Amino acid sequence: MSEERDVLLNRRAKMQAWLEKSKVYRNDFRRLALAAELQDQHADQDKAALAEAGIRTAVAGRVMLRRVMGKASFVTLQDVSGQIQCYLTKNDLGEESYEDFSQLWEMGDIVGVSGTLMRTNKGELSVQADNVVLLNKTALPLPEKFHGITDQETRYRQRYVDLIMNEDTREVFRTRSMVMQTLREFFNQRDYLEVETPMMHSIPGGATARPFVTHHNTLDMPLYLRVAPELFLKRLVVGGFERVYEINRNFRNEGLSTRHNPEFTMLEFYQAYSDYRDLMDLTDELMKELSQRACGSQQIVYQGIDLDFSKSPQRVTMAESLARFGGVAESSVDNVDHLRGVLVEKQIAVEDHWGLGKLQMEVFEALVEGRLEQPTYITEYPAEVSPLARRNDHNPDVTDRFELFIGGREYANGFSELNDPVDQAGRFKAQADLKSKGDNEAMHFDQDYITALEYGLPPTAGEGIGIDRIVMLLTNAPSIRDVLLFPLMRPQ
RNA sequence: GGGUCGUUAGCUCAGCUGGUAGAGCACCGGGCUUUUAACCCGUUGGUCCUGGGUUCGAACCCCAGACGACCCA
Repeated sequence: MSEERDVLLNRRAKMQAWLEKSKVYRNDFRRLALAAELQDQHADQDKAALAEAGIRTAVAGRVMLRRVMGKASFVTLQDVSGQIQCYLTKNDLGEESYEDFSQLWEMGDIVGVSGTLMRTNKGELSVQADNVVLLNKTALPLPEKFHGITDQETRYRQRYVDLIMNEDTREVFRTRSMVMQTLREFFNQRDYLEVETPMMHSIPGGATARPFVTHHNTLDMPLYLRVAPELFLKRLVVGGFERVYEINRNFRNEGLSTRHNPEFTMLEFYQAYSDYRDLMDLTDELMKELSQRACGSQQIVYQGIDLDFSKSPQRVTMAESLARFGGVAESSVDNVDHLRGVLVEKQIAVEDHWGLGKLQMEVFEALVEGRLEQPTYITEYPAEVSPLARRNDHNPDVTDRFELFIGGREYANGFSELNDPVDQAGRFKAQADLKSKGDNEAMHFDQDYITALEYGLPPTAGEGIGIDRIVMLLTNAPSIRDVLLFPLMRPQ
């Protein structure tokens, strides 16, 4: 490869030439306007009006396009708000400055441009430059200017390049920020207290999931990254904070997929003197608010599915759902042998100690979950698979619990909280037994949580919502990696 | 874990039945004072993912592996 044609060597040579002239990485350029502000504020002014007005401005950003026509050039700058074109001529800049521009400026460089607003013959608002400053250079070339980066892996691994090149990507993360802001406003307005509970647990709890384990040196003990904040949040309700919420990361030691990242963002909220039905109503309100704020409408499309959050989702019990969506005969939904048979047929490994509740849950996941395209609340989850939920008054084998499904995926999980310390101790015991049988997702026995319940948890309802999935829904993203700025990737 | 597809110039991609590796952009040189994926002219640039195999000859066929995407579990 001939050296003077090598792209990287060339960049380095220009970098060197720029540093020799500039002496320092300058930090004295101050802009007067953002690109989008200028586009908005002067949308109505035509070429003549702008020439008459002689408005001075200064913009700064990254060079995204460059069109050199001898003694005059156009350069498209991109800043945080958008893009604006700049018009550079030898007449306006002078011989030396224009020469520097044409010799040293490259796509991707960071520059400042001062000048006067004008409109070109083609109608494009532009800054007619009379002073330009090269503030920093890219040592590495940007991706091809028209196609950008199309390689998914590069987009995830080098998110900074993705953000430079793709407005769509920038928009996804602006929407994500809007979702977070909306959530906080929603709960703050309703007198919830935002709290932060430990990320590192000596006893992992609050969800059936496999935790990450680490080690604390001076205490010489294992610590677990939290799988859920639930047990700490309920301790706070015991303490008298009757409405609390937390938005933070959970960590689960499971595989990577388009739906799973080992660390993900969870909203959990708890309110005293409420039950799971109140939370379904609240969730309806929340989904309306989120879609309205993030998408500007309560009717949205996710991956080809039309969704309407102005209507409350249908509510179906788990047992009903097995018959209605799963094709299980109504008379067989509580028949242990029949459900076992269904699972065996689906080639799912069935364990001997599974009771009716666990079997129903497995059949639900195998046959029903994926078919719940339109928003649906599934209620009355079996107590066997709901170790933290309050039993139903009329049927102690099921709990006052629901999950919200949209497009075949779970979005929310809420229930009336179990506040009977004796029952809770028994449920922990059952989980600990499962763990000893090799279920590494089962919960630990948390004695301090029982103690907290013994001080009295008010009748309370609580719910968790996966925020990454919500953002996927609202940005029409097919993969969780599209809504995480830095998704976990195998090291290269 | 299984299946499908992919990996070719810095970037985006072609490459037929196995017969000396191609385009656009970028880069380099030249022209051009209202362009907009600017344009025109002329160059430069390759570990065809890796390792084996078949063949007179492999980017292409076969085997194994790496990495990625998607689907399934």
